[in-house]
Amino acid sequence: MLNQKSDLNRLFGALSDPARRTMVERLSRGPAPVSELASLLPMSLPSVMQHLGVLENAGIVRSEKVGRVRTCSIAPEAFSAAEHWINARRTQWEQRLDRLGTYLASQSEEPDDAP
Amino acid sequence: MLNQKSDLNRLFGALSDPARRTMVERLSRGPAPVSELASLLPMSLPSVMQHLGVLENAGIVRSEKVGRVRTCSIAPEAFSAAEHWINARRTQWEQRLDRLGTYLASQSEEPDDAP
DNA sequence: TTAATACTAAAGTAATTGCCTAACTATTTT
DNA sequence: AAAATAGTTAGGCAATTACTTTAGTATTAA
Repeated sequence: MLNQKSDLNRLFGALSDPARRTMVERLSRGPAPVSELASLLPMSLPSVMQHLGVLENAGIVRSEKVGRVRTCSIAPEAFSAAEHWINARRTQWEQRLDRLGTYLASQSEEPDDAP
Repeated sequence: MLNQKSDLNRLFGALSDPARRTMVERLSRGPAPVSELASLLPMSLPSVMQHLGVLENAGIVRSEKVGRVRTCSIAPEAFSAAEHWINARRTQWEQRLDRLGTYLASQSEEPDDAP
């Protein structure tokens, strides 16, 4: 009943579904109406609407209705929070591996028990 | 009952949970035993084990048991599939926005209905 | 003005997820 | 050998998810 998921929960969660990734892939080429997104997916229109809701809630997609057509598009900065988090992690363990490498190199140059 | 989710389903799905991200954040600083991961999380040890299973299944974490201690660490290339997918999308719509910008600029330079 | 289009709302269902407790196995430590 | 430690297995339960069908509401086209 509590709907206070973090940005990252919603972002990664939204991207974890293949139907939603298909929608995002289509929208990365440019805006499209709901019905076109639906035409790419083997499911009912209401289901597509629900997926769209998840993507909007995650801040990945925006949409606007004009007349009876709702046009969807990728939001600017759609993935930035996810990219940030991943980059921070990668940086962290790459640095650690660097330090480990340096340490191992120093160990082989001047071993503790050298004569 | 079918467990044939794609790499990306499992990757993004694994990262969509805050407990699992906490584990990954810890492991990005270096290897740790299960019990240390558990000490960071407000849940039972069996639950931590399940999260660990999800992370391993997603290829994000590896682990090895020596004696009675299981040591976990980040897998090399942990995030690469996710990074690839995101970069491909971003590249796609950035290119599209570039073309759109070029088009709009050309339109304002030589308008159709100019004198 | 009727009919077709493009969504939207509501409610139901089966599977999955994220947690738990209780009981168990293997390895140290005392 | 007995006790403590570190993890594992099994089973259960409530919430969430990913769908469905049915029945609407606006808009636009004929």
